[in-house]
Amino acid sequence: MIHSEVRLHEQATWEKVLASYEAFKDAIGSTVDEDGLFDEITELKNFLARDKIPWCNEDMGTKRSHDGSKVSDPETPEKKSGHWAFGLLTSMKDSKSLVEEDTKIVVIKDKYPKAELHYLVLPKDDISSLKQLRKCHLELLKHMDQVAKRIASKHSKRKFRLGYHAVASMSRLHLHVISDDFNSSCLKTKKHWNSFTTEFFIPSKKVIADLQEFGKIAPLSKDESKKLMDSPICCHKCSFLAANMPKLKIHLVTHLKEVD
DNA sequence: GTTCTAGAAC
DNA sequence: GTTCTAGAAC
Repeated sequence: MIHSEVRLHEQATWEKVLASYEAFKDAIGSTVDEDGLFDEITELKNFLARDKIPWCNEDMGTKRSHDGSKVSDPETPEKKSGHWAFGLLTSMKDSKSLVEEDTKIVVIKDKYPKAELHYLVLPKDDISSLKQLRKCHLELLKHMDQVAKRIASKHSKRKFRLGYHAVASMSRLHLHVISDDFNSSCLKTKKHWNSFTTEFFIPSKKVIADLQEFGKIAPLSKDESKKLMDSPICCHKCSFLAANMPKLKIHLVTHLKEVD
């Protein structure tokens, strides 16, 4: 199946194809299963077409002019960075993003914070996603949980959510430490909201408990994931149902209190 | 993950 | 007419 897809890219040598495939699998944290195989090959086609998909570094999205064509960039983004999905690996090495680190983990500020305080705890070990987790990672996860709690405890007047997105877009496992005000201009879409306020957000405690009990983290199917993302916009603090995101954001202000 | 924007929803 | 969001980005 993969071989037939490769024929579509006759300019590619097998070495390049295999190298790209390994990099691609790492990027998305692949553990190819039957359900995901078709989607994965489709994604692989896009990944191989490197110059045809948006690349980024400081500037994530592709700038476009009014006719839809790419605005030329004086720098060559693909030389100084990778696909957007690798952005966290760049941020981990960026002193501006860095909050703290030890031998096992790095803490950075989220580049697009969805609340007033939004940090990410990432392992230095190359673990791309929840899919890779096995019992041997339990100590690391408990350490990440402790670091997250300590960071949250620095802001005693606030409440935080500590957890992982069931399906993350960015490569490298990352634990969100996010204050529950959700007061941020970067919080824009229903998907943003539901990714932190539905079961799509898996508490750190649950990830640790599930790993302990089952030896791995049960993956979320495409359908389950979509269902959660399409859930109604419910306030996380009261019974308010928002018709749309701007109305939610207006409502959220009513829950803001004086904080440290 | 973000940006951009067509066209749906209001 | 304006606001809002879903989906493409080669």
